[in-house]
Amino acid sequence: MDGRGGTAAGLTLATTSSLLLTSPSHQNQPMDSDHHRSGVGFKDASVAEASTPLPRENRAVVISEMDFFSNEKKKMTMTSGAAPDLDLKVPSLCIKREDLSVNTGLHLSNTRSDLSTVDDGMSPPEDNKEGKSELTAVQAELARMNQENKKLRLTLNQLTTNYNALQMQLVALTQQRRTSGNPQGPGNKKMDEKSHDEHEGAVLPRRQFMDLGPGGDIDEPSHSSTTSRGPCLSLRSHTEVPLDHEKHVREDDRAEHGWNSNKTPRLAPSKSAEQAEDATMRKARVSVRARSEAPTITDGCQWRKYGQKMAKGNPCPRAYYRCTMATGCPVRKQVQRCADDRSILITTYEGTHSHPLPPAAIPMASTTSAAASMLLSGSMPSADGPMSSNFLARTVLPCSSSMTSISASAPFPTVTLDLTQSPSPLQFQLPFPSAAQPLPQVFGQPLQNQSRFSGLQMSPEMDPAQLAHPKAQSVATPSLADTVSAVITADPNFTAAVAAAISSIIGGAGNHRTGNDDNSHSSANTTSCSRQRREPDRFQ
DNA sequence: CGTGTTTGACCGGCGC
DNA sequence: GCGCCGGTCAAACACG
Repeated sequence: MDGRGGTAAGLTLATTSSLLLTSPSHQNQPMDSDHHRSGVGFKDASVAEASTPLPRENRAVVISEMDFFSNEKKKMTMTSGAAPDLDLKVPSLCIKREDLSVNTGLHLSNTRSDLSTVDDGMSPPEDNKEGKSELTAVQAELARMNQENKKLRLTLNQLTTNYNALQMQLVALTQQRRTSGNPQGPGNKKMDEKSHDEHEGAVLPRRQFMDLGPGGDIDEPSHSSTTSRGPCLSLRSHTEVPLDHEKHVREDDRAEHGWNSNKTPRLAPSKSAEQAEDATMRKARVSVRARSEAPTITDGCQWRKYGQKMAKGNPCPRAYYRCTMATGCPVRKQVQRCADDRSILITTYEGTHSHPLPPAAIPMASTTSAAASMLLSGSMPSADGPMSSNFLARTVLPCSSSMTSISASAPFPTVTLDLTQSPSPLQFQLPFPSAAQPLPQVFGQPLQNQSRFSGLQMSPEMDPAQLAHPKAQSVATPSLADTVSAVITADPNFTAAVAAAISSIIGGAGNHRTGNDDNSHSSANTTSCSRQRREPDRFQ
């Protein structure tokens, strides 16, 4: 595990860096909005490009860079204050020499421009030769650096992929362990079905494999959202009517993606147990309370609003969003302002992404996945109240006891993280002192061991509006990447990272308050959404 | 014209 | 059975 932790951190870092260097195309949308927000007063090279009319793709690239620089910048501001962003960032995570190279390379770019400026301005004829040779040397070095950059880029991409795969595997394993070791599920009424065991053996393993597949299915989708089609064939069917059409959608999608291989008769005999489980999974929710002026928090994903409703007991309308990063992604979120304090934005996530995620979205995905798994874990459902609550709460608590709560009695098992107590909207509490530092020992504990954790504030009927907890000792505002890497470094157990991940996300939200940070609002920029937009129609 | 948002209607679950 | 409520759909609309 230790070794893995280190690797994970490296991966995370790689992910971040990869964005900086390559700016994956799938990041377009989210970053676009970020771009608007951070464009103000931003002086990184990317800014210049931003002002220039560019093809969409190019612009996206710029945006991506900007966003990350932005993050780093934030981090820099908090950690140290002097060194250039890139240089600081990578070293801070201290991974490998290549990283340094990259930084150096980037740095060099600047240096080079500086040099050229200098040369232009004041290079006496006599110094020409010297200057030339120097310039040549620098250029050579630059070339070398560029090459290294390329190499590193490749490596980073690879690592990113591996990272995602590992992440999914972890969650899947956790889930599997839970189910197979099932005894601990005191409240597993969903599992009580006789057929359950057979499925565990046959289904879960397969699911696991599938999840790790190229599709990048992040584990849960299957459970958390009824979705799970191919991978968890058997889990797929359930009684959830409202989302039935989605089922079909996803099936079609899987077919398109070649996932249909595992298609199982939707009405398999043993479906009942699975249905129950699946339904529960889908209903597992992660709720985040944070102060934000923006309509929604930035979580790295693309969302499309599909509805809005007035909810009882709250004068503020509740907006419904659906993930549009991939066709058939089951993830949804509800956004609503707190009735008591409208500056507080309550975002509730449901489901797990069924597609590869951009680095920026990984924390949230991990969070929701982990939360869903947790909720379904050993102690399942809400009905079991205390047990399930305790389990999850205790697991999450270590990170942020003061801001985590669980509602076991709610219609859906829900994990609530209250980040509204942060000193400032731009800062959020992190359970651990620094990105480089290990998380509380709890993270190292087996997920199943409930007895090790203690204390978390929870109430059987916790209402989001009541979830304001005293702040935990906190620290600087780490970047999202830092948060993730820290968590992973300490322990790959993502469930334990839930709070941390969300924290980072929220932090991002706060940072974007000044502008339109809402991904879902980056209308014109969400090209990828168009496709998905039509998708529901297909299944109607 | 393509794409995202709005908003009234519809549907299913749940409690009485 | 009825009404309430949460969630979703989809036509209409707005925007670039």
